[in-house]
Amino acid sequence: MELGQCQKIDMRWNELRSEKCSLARTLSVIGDRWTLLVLREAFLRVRRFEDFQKNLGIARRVLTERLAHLVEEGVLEKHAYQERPVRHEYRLTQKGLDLYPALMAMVNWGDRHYADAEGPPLVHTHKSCGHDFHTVTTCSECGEVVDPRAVRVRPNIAS
Amino acid sequence: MELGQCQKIDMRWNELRSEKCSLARTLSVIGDRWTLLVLREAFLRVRRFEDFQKNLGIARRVLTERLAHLVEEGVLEKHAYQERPVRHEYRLTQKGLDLYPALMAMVNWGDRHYADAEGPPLVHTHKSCGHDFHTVTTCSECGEVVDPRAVRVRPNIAS
DNA sequence: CTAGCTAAGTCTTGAAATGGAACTGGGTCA
DNA sequence: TGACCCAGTTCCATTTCAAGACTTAGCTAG
Repeated sequence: MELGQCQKIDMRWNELRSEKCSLARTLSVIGDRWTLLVLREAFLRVRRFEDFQKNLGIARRVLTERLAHLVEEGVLEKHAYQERPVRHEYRLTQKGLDLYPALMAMVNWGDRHYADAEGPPLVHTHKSCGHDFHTVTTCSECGEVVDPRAVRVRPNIAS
Repeated sequence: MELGQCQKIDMRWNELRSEKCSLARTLSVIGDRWTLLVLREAFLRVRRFEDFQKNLGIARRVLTERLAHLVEEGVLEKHAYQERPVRHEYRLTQKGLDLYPALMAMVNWGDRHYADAEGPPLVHTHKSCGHDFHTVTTCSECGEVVDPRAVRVRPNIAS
């Protein structure tokens, strides 16, 4: 239990958390090099420490720390899949599943701008309609595709 | 011009770049604590070094490095807005604007899970339809909202 | 002409995070 | 008994980061 020093997940991340900006707050949870890759694995059904570690080549101490942080934030939950010895797995919670649009938006961007000749590395199929697809970002009110130039931002009066 | 040592943008980020995974590639460009905040500012129409620096409180050397990286990747472009003395501003390119869905997905997640009592910090209005909105992630083929559990993934045959 | 100002960096230094690899500890397998 | 598995911990050298003073080039006010 001599983890005290390093465990205190960086002051600066906590500063992010307390900013009045949803992006900053989101980044305080998932905004580092490894966390999103851990989540990628989680969405690909990886659940165990060893598997995350092998797939990613991440330093074990860093993995420990990231998983703990995600559990703390309620993005993953730690679930014992056997006693003697106790072994845990990490599963996405609903809050974690809610990150899907963010992950897919990044995957899409990579597909569009960094795919090599053979096309994107992964193909996604929508079981509901049976087609290969990519995600599209639309307006909750009119359903049209959103162009950033067609958006106006203002501070919430109350805040 | 004694920047040589630090300028070589970390080996590990280049490793990410060369992985056969669109998320990894995307992260090699925007996957660090500060870059996404820089982009937030850019989407809020900030264009100058000094303004990024003041708004974010980011270390100047780090800002220099991040802006250079984003320019190198074609996400921002550096544009002289005056000669004598030469002064530059950083503008989002189309490739940069394409990151909007990713940014908004994260903002949405923050709005949903970390808004405080008064509601989310910023309100977004869709000029096209005139309503306040949030983004919704839909399937390019059937137009329905995408549930991660309804998606199957497979490697692209060619890759 | 000199001091001060601005924008956009650049340099230095100490603190923190990371990568890598070995070690721990409960428990199974042969 | 010895080898192996999983899920961490610990240690150490290397890398990255934060903070802020310093630089450069060209104004501008006195």
